Amino acid sequence: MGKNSSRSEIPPGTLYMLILKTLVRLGPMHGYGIAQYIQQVSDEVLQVEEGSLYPALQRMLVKGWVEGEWAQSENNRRARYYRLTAAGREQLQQEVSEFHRVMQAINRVVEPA
Amino acid sequence: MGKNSSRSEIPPGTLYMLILKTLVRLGPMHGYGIAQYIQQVSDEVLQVEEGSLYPALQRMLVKGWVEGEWAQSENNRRARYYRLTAAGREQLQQEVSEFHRVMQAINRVVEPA
DNA sequence: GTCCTCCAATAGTCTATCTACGGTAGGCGT
DNA sequence: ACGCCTACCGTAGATAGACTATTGGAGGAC
Repeated sequence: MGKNSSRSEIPPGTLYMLILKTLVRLGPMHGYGIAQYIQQVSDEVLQVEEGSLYPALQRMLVKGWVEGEWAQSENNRRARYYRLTAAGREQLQQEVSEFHRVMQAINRVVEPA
Repeated sequence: MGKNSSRSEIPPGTLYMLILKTLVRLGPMHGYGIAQYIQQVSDEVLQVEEGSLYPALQRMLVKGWVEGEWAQSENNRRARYYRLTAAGREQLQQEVSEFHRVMQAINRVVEPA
C-alpha cells in the first residue's frame, strides 16, 4: 500500500543499453552502483530491479560485452565490478543507433503530422 | 534470401499506442489497413505481424478501447472495422504521455551530458 | 548482539511479441 | 473452368525479457 506509483518499468530491449552506457560514464562499477546511477540520472523514473539487473549482467558476461572482477567496494563490501569490453562498446553503438531508428519511426506515427 | 533485414520488431508496450493513434488518423479501419498504415508512415521500419495485431485487437475489444463491426472493404472483401471509443481516446492520451516520460528518462541516461 | 544497509544471485511468473499455421473469398489471367 | 495472387481474419505455441519474491552474507552503527 502507499507504494510510489510513478516509477516505470524498464522498456524491454533497453536494459542492456542503459547498463552499457552507465559503464561508459562510471567506468568499472558493481551491479548495485549501476542500478543507483540509472535511477538517479533518470530522475527516479527508471527503477532497475535486482531480478532484472543481475540476470542481465550474467548474460552480458556470456556475450563478452563486459568482464567481471571481484573487489572491495567503496563501502568495504565484497562486490563484482564490471568493465566494458571493446565488444561491449560496439554493442552499445549499435543499440543506440537502432533505438533512435525505432523511436523516430514511432514518432512518425504518434506525432501530429 | 534478399529479404529486407532492416525491419524492426515493435517494442513491447507500444503496439496499443500505435493502433489507437492509427484509428485517430484513419477513422474506422480494419486490421489489415491498420498494419499497412503503420508500416507506411514509419517508412517501413515498423512491421506489425498478424500474430501480434489480431490478438492485440481482441484484447482492445475486451478492454473497451475499440468497437468492431463487420462490413465490406474497399476491395469488396469481408472485413472487421474497428472504431475508437471514448475510453480508447483516453487510453491513448495516457499511453502517449507515459511513453514520453519514459523516453525522456532514457535519454537522460543515454545522451551525452 | 541487533539492526540496517550494501551487494549478489536464483527460481518462478507474466506479458506481449513473434513464427507458423489454417482458412475464406474476390479478381484476374489464360 | 481453373489456378493463382492478394486481401483479410484468426489461433496455437515458442520465445524473450522484464518482474516478484526470496535467500543469503558481511560491514558498520548503536
